[in-house]
Amino acid sequence: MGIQAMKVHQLPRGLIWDHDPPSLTLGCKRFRPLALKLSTAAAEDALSATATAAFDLKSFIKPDQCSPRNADVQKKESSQADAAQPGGTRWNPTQEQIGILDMLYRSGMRTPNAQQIEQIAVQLSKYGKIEGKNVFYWFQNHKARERQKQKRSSLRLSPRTPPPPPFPDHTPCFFLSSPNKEEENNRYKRKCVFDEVNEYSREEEEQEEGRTLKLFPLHPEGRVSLLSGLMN
Amino acid sequence: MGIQAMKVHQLPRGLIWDHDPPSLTLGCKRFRPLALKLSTAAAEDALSATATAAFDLKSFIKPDQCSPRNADVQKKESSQADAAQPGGTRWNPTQEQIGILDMLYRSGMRTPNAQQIEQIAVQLSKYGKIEGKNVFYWFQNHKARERQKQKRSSLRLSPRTPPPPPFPDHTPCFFLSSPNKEEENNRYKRKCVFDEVNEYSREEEEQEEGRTLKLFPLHPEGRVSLLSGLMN
DNA sequence: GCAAATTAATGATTTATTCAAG
DNA sequence: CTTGAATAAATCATTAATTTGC
Repeated sequence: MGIQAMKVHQLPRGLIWDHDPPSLTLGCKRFRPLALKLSTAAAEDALSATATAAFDLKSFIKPDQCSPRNADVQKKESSQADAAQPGGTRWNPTQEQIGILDMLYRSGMRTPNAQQIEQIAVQLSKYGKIEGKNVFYWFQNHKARERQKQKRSSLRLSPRTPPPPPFPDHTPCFFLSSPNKEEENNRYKRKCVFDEVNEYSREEEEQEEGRTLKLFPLHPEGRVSLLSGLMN
Repeated sequence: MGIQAMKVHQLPRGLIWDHDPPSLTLGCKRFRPLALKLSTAAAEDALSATATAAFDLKSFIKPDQCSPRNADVQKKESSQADAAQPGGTRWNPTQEQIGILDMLYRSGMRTPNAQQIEQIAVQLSKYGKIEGKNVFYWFQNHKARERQKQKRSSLRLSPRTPPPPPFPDHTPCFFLSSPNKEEENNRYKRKCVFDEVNEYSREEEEQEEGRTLKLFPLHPEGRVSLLSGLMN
């Protein structure tokens, strides 16, 4: 059974570029032989030979072989000291972490911006391994699930009752923001990111109770990850 | 009208935490006095006073005042030299960039991982300003739109014809990847992600500008972003 | 009591939609 | 009306609860 489950996922995927981008020959891709003939349609005129030539695909392609399978084989000999957790598991929040996140959520935070996420992660790291992405996902999931829970309940009680006000939210957005430069006042755009916050006027009460703070046993480590660089 | 539109978003939002998270007193939040009493239900026992106490919200809260309104007011007097584009416009791909992206797409690439995105962006930056997020979004949109186009056409021609094979895709995912550690062999999971990194020796470039390679969203001006920390 | 077998939660990704700049 | 940007909904996968047979 465990085996079966594994199979299902492993077989069909990872054919293209997943872990090892194929060389330009694209020999390993079983579908789509049209690979290199690229400049066809509109691209043709647009991207002159110059551009095409100049773009050195090889320069950023790893010399590996195509089969993603290989990667699987090597397993992890993480000599890396960083990976606390052996295999690379998912984040397993501690009670403290959840309690704090829940507090923030209840205080109105819905979609923290990158800066906030970072800060929160820093604070929460005191209670266990955690990364910014975990915070990001936590809010997304929590928000979505509360939404669906509410929808379900309102549906159950009275199909006629107008659904409770959706809650202000407005999710600012994710990933990074600038640290010092204040501004960015994102006045433009949609809801935009970053600027705002979440309001919350109505007393709302949440469904309350539910707080579902389920006790999570702690699990130490989490993983390695490194979202380090990338800025520019 | 312009006003109205603005209103909708600005009025209701920006009350909590966005740029200036409120102090623990949460004085500025007009709603929800329950803010601080958090450890209620299950959380109570789980997160002992210790944890709660230890979590110093103030430590990562900026000393600003609460109203986000303020931020808006200041507008952008971006004395910052960085923003190449005045107002913060969206990416406007050059012909060469599109041609190359299209080529990659046609060669089978669907959802490049962070590392690939970074590399592509670097290459494409030769033809014009571009960031990693632009590459990321381009693939997402292109893929999605092709899908819908196909759906539409197949629907139009014959509601009975089985839709053409969806195409292999398998999107690796985004966020960062690690540069040297090869590994992270993501053998587990879905397509996996994160494990990698992208280092990039951030020499601290500050937001410089020039190359804007950041991955991910956000921010109009583009720039700034920093995914620097976040790791843990 | 205690593992294997199920099921329930929920972390992590992907896909569909929506919004709006140009 | 095209398409870059962003968010929400749906889905997938893994860990923890819980149940069940011994």
